[in-house]
Formats: sequence, C-alpha cells, structure tokens
Amino acid sequence: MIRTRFAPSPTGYLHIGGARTALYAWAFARKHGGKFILRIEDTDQERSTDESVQKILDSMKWLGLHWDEGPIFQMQRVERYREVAEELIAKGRAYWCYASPDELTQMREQQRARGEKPRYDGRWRPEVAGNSSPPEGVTPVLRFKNPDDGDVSWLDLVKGNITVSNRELDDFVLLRGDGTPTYNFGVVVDDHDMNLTHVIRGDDHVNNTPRQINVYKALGYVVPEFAHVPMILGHDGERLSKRHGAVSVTQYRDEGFLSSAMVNYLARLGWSHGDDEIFTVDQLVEWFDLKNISRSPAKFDPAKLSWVNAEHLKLMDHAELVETIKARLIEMGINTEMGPSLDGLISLLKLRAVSINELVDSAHVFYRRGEISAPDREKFLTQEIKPALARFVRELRGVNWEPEGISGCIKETLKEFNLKMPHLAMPLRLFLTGQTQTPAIDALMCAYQREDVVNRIEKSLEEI
RNA sequence: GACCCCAUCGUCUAGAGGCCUAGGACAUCGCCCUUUCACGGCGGUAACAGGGGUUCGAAUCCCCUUGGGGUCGCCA
Repeated sequence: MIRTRFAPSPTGYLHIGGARTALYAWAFARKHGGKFILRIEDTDQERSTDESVQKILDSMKWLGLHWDEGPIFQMQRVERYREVAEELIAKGRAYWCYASPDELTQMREQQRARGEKPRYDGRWRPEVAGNSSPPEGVTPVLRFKNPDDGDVSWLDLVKGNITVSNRELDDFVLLRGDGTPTYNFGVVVDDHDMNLTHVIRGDDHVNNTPRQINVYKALGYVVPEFAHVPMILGHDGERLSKRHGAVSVTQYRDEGFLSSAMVNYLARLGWSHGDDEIFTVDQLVEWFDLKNISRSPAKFDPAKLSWVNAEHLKLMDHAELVETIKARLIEMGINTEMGPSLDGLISLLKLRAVSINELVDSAHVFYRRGEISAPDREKFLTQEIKPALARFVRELRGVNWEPEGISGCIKETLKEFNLKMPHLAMPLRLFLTGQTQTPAIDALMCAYQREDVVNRIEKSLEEI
C-alpha cells in the first residue's frame, strides 16, 4: 500500500510551490490507490500559527486535495520524539551538546573566514569532550552522531542517483534546548511511524536527505523512497516569493480562478503527459507518474495560467457556472430577473472571459441601467439615425425572436436608410448596456425579453 | 566559498542513438472572420549553452567549461 504525505509548516499561507508538491504527492497516492496523509510541522513555536493552519487546510480543500489521515500535529507527538531520542542515546548515536548559540556563531564565522564550509566541529562528542564538566547555565541540545566516513546515496525517483559524502555532514541538532525536535529529526520519526512509502517533497530538502537517511539507519528503520520535486521560480528566475505578486493559492481563488484550472496548470508546470495541455483532475490521476516530473526548476507564468483558466471556464458545467455568477451578482445587490436571461448572457460572455471575477464584472453591466457617457452620446446618438431606430423598433415587434430574425431586421433597416452596421449597432448597445463593447448585437438582444428591448429603445429615443 | 542538483524556442514542455529539416502549448507578430470588443481559424518569428570525446550516426551517452537553482540554523 502506497502512502504519501504533505507536511507543511504553518508559518503562512499555502503558496503555489507548496500546492504543487502537495498535488503531486496526492496524485501519486490516488493513482496507486494509496493513502495521502496531512501532517502539520509546527515545531517552530515562534512562527507557527493556528491561522496559518486554517489557511493551508482551506487551500487544500479548495484544490480538492483531500487527505485520508490527519492533520497530525507534531507538537502533539513530542513525547514520542523524546522516546526515540533516548533510544539514540542508548545506542551511542546521540549526545548532549553544551555549546551556546553565540559560541556556535563565532565558530561558523571563523570557519567561513578560513574559506571552509560552516559545520559543527563535534566539540561535545563524548570522545572529544571526555569528562569535561558541562558549563553552568547552558541548557544542552541533543546532537546526532553522524558517521565520519563513507557515502550516503539513494535513488531519487525524480532526480536519479544522488550521493553525498558523510564528510560534508555534521552532527546536527535532534532536540532543541526546550525539548522540541528539529525538522530533520521529527521528519524521520513521523515518516517512519506513519508508514510512509514515498516521501515526495520540495527540492530544497535534497541536502537534508542524507542526514535523515543516517538517522533511519541508526534506528534500524526502513528507508522510504524519495522524490524531490524542483522548485517553482518567479519570472526573474528566483525562487517564488511574495515580491513576485500573487503566490498564495487563496489569492487566485479570490481572483476568480477555478480550482480545476489551478490544478491543471500546476500539474503541467514541471510535469507532462505528452502534449496534453488541458485536462481534468481525473485525467491527471490516471496519467500521473513521477517519471514525468521535470528535473529542472520551472518559472511560474501567470499568462498561461489565465489561458488554462479560460479553457476550464468554457468546459465547466454551464448550469453550475450560471449559478455561481448569479450568487455573486445577488451579493452585489443586483436583481438578475430584471434584464437579459442570465443563462443566455453567460453563454455569450464566457467565451471571452478569463476568470469568474471578470465574468461577474462583464455580466453586471447588463443589469444596471448604464449611464451613456457624453462622448458616446455625441458620437453615436445623432438626429440622423433617429428615424432609422424608430423604424427598427416598430419592425422588431414582428420579428422571430432569434439572433437570425433580429439580425435580418437590422440589415433591412440599414438597407432602407442606407446606413452601415455601427450606425444601428452602437446605439443599440448603448441603450441596453451603456457600453460600446458587447457581444454580437443580435445574440445580445436575444438574451433579453422582446418587450424589454422595445421599451428601452423607445424610451431612449425620446431622450435623443 | 564548499557541497548537491539542473541545462531544448521569451515561458512550460515533447524527445529515452537513426522516426528531428527538433513537435505541441502559452506569449508575440501577420492575415482572415467581425464595420464594437473578444472568441475563433490560418500562417510566421523563435530553441538543442559552448568545447571535446564515444559511435557508421548524438538534442539524446561520457568528460570539461559556462550558466542557473538549492543547501550550508536550537527554520522547515
């Protein structure tokens, strides 16, 4: 049984990069009929907040990344980490270190000054410190006794073979002064206890993996499979962060993006299934394979996300879309009964919109009597076209209320008065919406009730 | 600086030695459709980072260079 997890730290919102990693772990579990577990890594008491937990949960639910177990909070498992720590001490693979933070900072500065890689020098290893007595007033941390020689290597399911020399690793902290576990320790205990078979996580953890593998081995645990997913970069080629604009998942939701489009775009960013661009969540699950995850980092492209969203808008269930827009319009205090049929209107507008918000914006002008601007009035509503409009509205009463019928009526009037299309179409657009940019005038008029259109034109004519 | 990883159009990618005169998508440009704005249709510009090998043959394998990303915390 395949078991994967997503293990965010609740120190902010769920961003695009984290969401993609979660998506891959989720899709992999679903594809293989396994379980997907959510774990909250809240051992950093300073920065973790309940608010962040809620934001992350909300984002995942919105994306449809439902978890089978959890959320499991690490802070509720501190006893367990202590227990495993004791085990490590008993095995001679962990020891207490009394070096103060200042002392360590100084040590690293000196190493850097010498051009060396900053690393703990093992000054409190039993064989180094001997029986020297601990200094007063320092609460010790527990350190892992890393092997001195040899290599650590694993077959990464995304990146292939990776090897790191133990000489590059130092004795990292397992337990902080306050007894809470550090990331590299908690992760191993949890991933083992939760029977995870595949650890799918961000690229930034590649360097932590050899340390963790050493802990697995020291404890006699089975080492899981690892798959390190490359980061998502901003347009400038640097790691995606707040200064790159919208990077939180919920922000895209609030801007009117569809979760199906978000999932589609995120999945496609750094993963491929041939030339397929637009697909559903079900297709993603069916097609998903770690082998097809790209090994290099990808740049986030908002323009393509917009295109994907527009495509999903067209694909989405129409009735559901209409309901969504209707709810939003009602929220704005707009009565959708007074005006064109929303169903028909959305059919026209959704072909040109990128997001739900844009659709709401473009739809709402059809339900309020838009003021015609002075320049538009002067340009399009001239005395010359008044007779043509008067004639047109009379004819309108008798036409077949279909785009073809209306269009025929427009053309006949144009011919009779020797006018061009804009002479009629622009005033009609203004009468109905106050706007000059609308969908095709015949289809648009058809979305309204005939009586409504006739009344509006007649009333407007009086004002010319 | 040290270590790890990566490298095909501006961007996301297809490509697992001959199917590649390198395909698709977004973006961009042009034309058509439309006497509104879009959508749509058609077409164009545009890439194997460089240098060495291996091979009858290399975008695909190896090495070096260059470039990019990541990591070096009592953050995760």
